[in-house]
Amino acid sequence: MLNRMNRPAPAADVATNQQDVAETIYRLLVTLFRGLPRDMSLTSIATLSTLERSGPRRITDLAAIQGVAQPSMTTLITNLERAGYVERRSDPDDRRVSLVAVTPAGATYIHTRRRAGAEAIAELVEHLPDEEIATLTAAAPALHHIRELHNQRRDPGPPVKRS
Amino acid sequence: MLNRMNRPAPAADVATNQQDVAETIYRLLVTLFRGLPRDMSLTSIATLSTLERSGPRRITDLAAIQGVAQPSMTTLITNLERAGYVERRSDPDDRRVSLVAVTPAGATYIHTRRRAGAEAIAELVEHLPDEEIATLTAAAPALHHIRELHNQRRDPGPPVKRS
DNA sequence: TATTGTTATACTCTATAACTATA
DNA sequence: TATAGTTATAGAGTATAACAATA
Repeated sequence: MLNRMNRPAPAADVATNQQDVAETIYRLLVTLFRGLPRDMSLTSIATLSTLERSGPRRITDLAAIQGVAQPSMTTLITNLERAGYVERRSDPDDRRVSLVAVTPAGATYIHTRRRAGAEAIAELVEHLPDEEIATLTAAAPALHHIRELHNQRRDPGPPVKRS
Repeated sequence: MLNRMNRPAPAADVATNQQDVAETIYRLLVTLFRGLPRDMSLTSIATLSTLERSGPRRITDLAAIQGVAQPSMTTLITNLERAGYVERRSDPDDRRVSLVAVTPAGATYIHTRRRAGAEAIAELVEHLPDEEIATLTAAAPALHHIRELHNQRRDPGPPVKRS
């Protein structure tokens, strides 16, 4: 930051901008976190989103994707099941496995919750000047792409048979 | 998005885009949340950031800004104080009040943590195509502005005497 | 009497360790 | 013997209620 003007290498400059952008996103995340509805943990919401996106998954996979311990995911799924948002199905190929699937009620819940979370943020976006909103709209694909990259990193693959 | 070309009314179109952008940010937030270091709660980090940004504050204010109950903030501050990251000072004007101030160790911690969080995100940004990174850089002021708006909403004002 | 903060207590979330069932 | 999942138990975070000190 301080020595940006002294550096002839443009690559370093780009790296600095990436770091700046990343810090901006990080700080926004930490700040906005508190403004979201808190009727369900973010881990549960992210788990429901994963199930909705990629179909039934086993507990072990869900734990790895969310970065929680396997017993924690068992508890979380048990609670979601009691709420009616997911169901456990048996895997015909391996009777040790529980395949977890989102229910229609779970899908409805996640959509409702997503709308509520988005509205809390939209209320802030509304107050930005038009030019800034335009830059956000232009950056939306990049933000979407970041999320996809994050998901790819954590998700070892689709629920098909693996080696 | 799909029907941008068919709509004569720009106002409705803008509203839709704002909602889309807000949902994108919300979903990114939920996703990235799990990738961050977890050595300290986001509430504690946000509290340290507030103290660093606006100077010593009373417990009641900090609780309101973070949207937690006052006794929860007492506990949180007690833990931060034990870690050496904040200190309680007495308010000369009102002896009921504890003014909480960040220590040098606390400032160092929050900077280190911010860098770690930013790096986790930068690792994803690095993999975006250059054009998308450019849109992110262009949107950084807007993202920063969203955070400021959120802070203004929650923070009733600086630590000066209020009516 | 109202306000600031603390202490007591309970609930949720998540961790590790020990266990059961199946491969 | 290794793997998928569950149960038992503990610690962190946050809530409400009751309390103490000060205004």
